[in-house]
Amino acid sequence: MGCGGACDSSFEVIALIDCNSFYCSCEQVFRPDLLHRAVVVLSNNDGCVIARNREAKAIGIPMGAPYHQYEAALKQNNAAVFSANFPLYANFSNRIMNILNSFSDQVEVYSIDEAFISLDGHSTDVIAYCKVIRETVLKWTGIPVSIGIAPTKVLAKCANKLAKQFPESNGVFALTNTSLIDSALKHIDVDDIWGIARKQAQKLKKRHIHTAYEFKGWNNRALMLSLLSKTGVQLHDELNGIACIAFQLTPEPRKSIRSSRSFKPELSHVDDIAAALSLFTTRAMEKLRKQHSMTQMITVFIQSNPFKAHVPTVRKAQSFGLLTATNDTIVVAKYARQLLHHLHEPGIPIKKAGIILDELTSEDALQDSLFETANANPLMTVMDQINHRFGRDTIHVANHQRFLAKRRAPQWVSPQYTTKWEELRCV
DNA sequence: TCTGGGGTCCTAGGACCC
DNA sequence: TCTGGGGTCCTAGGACCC
Repeated sequence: MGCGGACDSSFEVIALIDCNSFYCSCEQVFRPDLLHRAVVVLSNNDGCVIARNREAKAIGIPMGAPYHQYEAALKQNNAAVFSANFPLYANFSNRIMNILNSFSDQVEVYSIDEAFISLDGHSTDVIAYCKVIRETVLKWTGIPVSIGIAPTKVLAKCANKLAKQFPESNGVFALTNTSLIDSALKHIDVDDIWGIARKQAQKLKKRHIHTAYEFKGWNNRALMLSLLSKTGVQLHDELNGIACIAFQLTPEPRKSIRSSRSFKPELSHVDDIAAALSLFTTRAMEKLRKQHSMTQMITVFIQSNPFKAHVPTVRKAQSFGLLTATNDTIVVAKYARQLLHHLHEPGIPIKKAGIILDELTSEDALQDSLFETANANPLMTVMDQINHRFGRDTIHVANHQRFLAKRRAPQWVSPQYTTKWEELRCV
């Protein structure tokens, strides 16, 4: 548990390690020629910019920007453009998390490029310790990270932002005493607080609260609760040094699992959408079995292109509850296909479709229904084992090729330098 | 002019995160 | 011509119960 902001000496110490422009940095590791050049990474279908390095941000490329709108600017500035290579990023992420595990016995992997670690027991000189962490990660993986140190997670997020903002910090910034916290929070806008985005920031600004410091000092808790709900009050406490957001050392299984994708070009024929949906179902069920869960609620959705003017946007979804939980791709694929046929109307081009699995339960907490015996299909286990050993989709349940063949392949994927023998770097 | 009171559970949608 | 994907939590309000 944390303590009030006054007791500096007994602060719990949390560090947030955040990889700088993570996807871009991964691409640059194997391309030293790109050092000091603008780099961006694009989403599925090479549609949006989902990562930019410092140089790309300087050109003025916003997060989530449609690529086609910035293509010219990127070319003009000699930027390197990559299609997303998630196996590569996941592999780097695992390496970095492993390194962090050697520096702290309490590591919470928060996202692919972020982790909270506890520095309790390293209290002699946390800044020096974090500098060693930073240098080690950089030396062993080539990925630069920024580290924020503070008594709570929300403050650690703030410290991390400051570490990125001030080059003189050399990537490590500590907010470990009250007066420093106060002066630092004056440099942080309310919408840069973790958990406060556009809508909430608007509400605060209407009440003349513009900086994290002003929010920290706001003492109308009742209004805070009605305005920002209970999470807002938690954030306020965290800014005041009272830890409310617990460490999550072992990841909880997901409560819902989804797989979806946008199509380029759009798909009109129901068989084409069905082929795509069978791939999504396969992926979602792989994730489901990986976390040893079963699902009892299947939702399929389809959407037309919302950006097309003069054409009404179609967004439809339909769910089906199973009598018994299952982890069987074949079973779920069958229901998904039926749901799709209910939803589909001929003549409407579909831009995006997907499947959502809900009502997830643990494999070993199975509840048989009165009429059916729940069981995990042993065929699925065998299929997962074969695919793990010989590569994804070595065997699969339906013809994905129809979808993969129609889809325009991403244009600028880098090799899977670290996860495929055929694509290893030659020296 | 009048139409009880109070509780729980579920769901859709909003807001946020990376 | 071209605009990502996958999560979580919270709340208001409806449905339902006695």
